[in-house]
Amino acid sequence: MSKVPPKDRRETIGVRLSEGCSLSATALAEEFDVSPDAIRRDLRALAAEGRCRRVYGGALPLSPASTPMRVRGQEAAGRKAALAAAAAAAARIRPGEFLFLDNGSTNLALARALPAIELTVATNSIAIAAALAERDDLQLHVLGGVVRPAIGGCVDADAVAAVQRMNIDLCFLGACAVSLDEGVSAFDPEDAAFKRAALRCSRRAMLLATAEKLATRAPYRVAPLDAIDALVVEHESAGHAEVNAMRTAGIDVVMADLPL
Amino acid sequence: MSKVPPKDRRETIGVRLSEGCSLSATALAEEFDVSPDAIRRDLRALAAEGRCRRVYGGALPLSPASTPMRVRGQEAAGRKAALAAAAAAAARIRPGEFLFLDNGSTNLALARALPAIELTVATNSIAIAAALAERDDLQLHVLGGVVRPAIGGCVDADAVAAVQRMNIDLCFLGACAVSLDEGVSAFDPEDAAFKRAALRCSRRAMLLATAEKLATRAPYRVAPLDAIDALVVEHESAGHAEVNAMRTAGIDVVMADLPL
DNA sequence: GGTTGCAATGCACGATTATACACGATATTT
DNA sequence: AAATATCGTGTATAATCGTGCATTGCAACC
Repeated sequence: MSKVPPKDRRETIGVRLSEGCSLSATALAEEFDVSPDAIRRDLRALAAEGRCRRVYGGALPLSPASTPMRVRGQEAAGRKAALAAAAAAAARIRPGEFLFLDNGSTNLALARALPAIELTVATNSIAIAAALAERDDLQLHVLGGVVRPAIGGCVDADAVAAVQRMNIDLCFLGACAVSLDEGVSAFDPEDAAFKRAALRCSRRAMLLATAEKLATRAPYRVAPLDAIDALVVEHESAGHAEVNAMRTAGIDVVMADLPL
Repeated sequence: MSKVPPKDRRETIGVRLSEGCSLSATALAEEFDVSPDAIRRDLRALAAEGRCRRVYGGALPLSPASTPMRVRGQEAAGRKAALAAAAAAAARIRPGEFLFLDNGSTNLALARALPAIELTVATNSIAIAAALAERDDLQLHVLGGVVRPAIGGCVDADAVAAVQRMNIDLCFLGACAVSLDEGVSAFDPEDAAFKRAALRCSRRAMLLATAEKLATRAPYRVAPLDAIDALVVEHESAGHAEVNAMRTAGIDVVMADLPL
């Protein structure tokens, strides 16, 4: 076997990850005939680029296509529940308000944590709609359209048109990535466009971000950070440099309690 | 046999659980080639996250929470599954067709029984949308609007407008009541109006009726029985006088097999 | 030609994480 | 009730991780 250029090897690994394969560091080391150190360096670099998730023993793909909603939602159920509870408390939701819940597993947790008061809740997420359909204390409005499996809801023109007819009091944006410099960004252009439309129709907007979404970026910009009234982050993000920078930049950052 | 990262193994187990499989600890240990201890640790961790129930010998999936409308759905799950299977077979669904599934627990069973071919499926039911959202072999279109909890989906003006923009090949109507003289009828006026709109936009229409819906009536008429191309009834309705009368009246009545 | 800068590699170290085995306790089966 | 299988905990072991450092190969530059 002839030696493979390092850059080439790294790209090969990246492609496999984006295909949804989970990789073992030792296996890769053997395959490319390099030391595990080199592989670990590659995986760390790919993880820094947001192309995979680093785990003990190798790396896991985090590509939205390969991990449909059902898996992502359960990945960190406890953490997201804590985050959702903090957000629900911080939002100071009042009776009669009109809420919008964007797609996302974190917002699904939030839906379950919504207080039992009279509310109108709109969503473009099938899972969130299903979770709220059984509650009779609130009025539920779903946005129609073609459902994107990778996203778990509708983000097409129909959905944009529907959201533009709404006067939303409080919008909970789903975010794929959040950073101070790049703002909020998403992996899908239509998704990003939908989020922008939802933001425009909302009086206030909040965003729940799990730790792995902080200080990362996705291809399509949604909005700068100051378009968000409050950012809710996990307790474990406390010392995060990005969080401190956001705070000094004047962003309202809410810290969730430790999960049970 | 390449070794998989521990986190990946745990996630794989978690996915299986969320798919409703019950798992044996020893079998998993053999499959992943680790000691039962490691598997038990995984299962304990998953149980701690609330993703499964720990039992002697393995683990059981915790939530068929993916089946809202569960109260009604489980009532006669086996019977409805048989009915749905018969309907799916009788419908002769061909690739590329555009199906519409109306609200109703019977149609939810049908959604689960849809063949794995390329289809476009539209629905106004949240539960059906949730059941189909995970399938990537078909395109899913949900109708937006305000969700009526009693119905489990949208039947308002938005939904009617949306369905009127569709060219439906085959419509599976949900019915509250079916009789030869009164035709198809529903308990809710808006629901009935929506069903009429859906019927108007459909080339063919079928209706699945459990035994208790036969020969009954509801306040609001949807359509006469001859607007339906085929009526699928349960096996136990075989000797039903109403069924015989329908047959002699020229209605195409399909009989389901006995449930397992 | 020699040197410099850069990138990549392999190795050594302490730290972290997962594993397997041992033990008594508990549940299931016969 | 006895026998067997599984469980939970503790502990020692092994694998992997991250970091720092020296070495190598290569291209650019003087």
